[in-house]
Amino acid sequence: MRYWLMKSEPEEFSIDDLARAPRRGSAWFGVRNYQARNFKRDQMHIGDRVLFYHSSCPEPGIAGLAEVCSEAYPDKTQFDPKSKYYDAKATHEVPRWVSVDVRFIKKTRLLPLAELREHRELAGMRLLARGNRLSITSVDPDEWKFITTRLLK
DNA sequence: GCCAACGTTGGC
DNA sequence: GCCAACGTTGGC
Repeated sequence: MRYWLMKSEPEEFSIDDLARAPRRGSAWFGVRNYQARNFKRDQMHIGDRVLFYHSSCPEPGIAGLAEVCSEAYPDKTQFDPKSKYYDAKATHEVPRWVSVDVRFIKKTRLLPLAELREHRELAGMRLLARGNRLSITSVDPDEWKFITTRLLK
């Protein structure tokens, strides 16, 4: 089992939206970055744990916990000309982008980005790396443990 | 709104 | 395959 951090803009889809979604989960779609796509396609599996992160908002930070509840499958928005995620170069035969479904575990206190930066134990987090923009990053088991048992208790 | 950092595109 | 131009991300 792996651990991940996934960014979402709360105005688009927040931890509260995830909490209200059906138990079977919500499709995580619209990511148009190859590295993030490859993570979903090749490394994410049912049962993986997720730090749900709010980005591009007044208080960026970790807002809750979730889990992956599907394997990767084609992101249907890539085929929809009306979607802002439409990709003219994607076909049903050769899809370019994938989704995974994610299910709510719990809401936590908002753990701000600035607080994450204060801890030496988290200095290696990809999220905190200079210039990082990836919307999905992996989280080490030690980092996961530190965050969930020390900072979110 | 600014701007640093990064990814993608496309001409050559 | 290089690289300049452009677009996007996202914290501040």
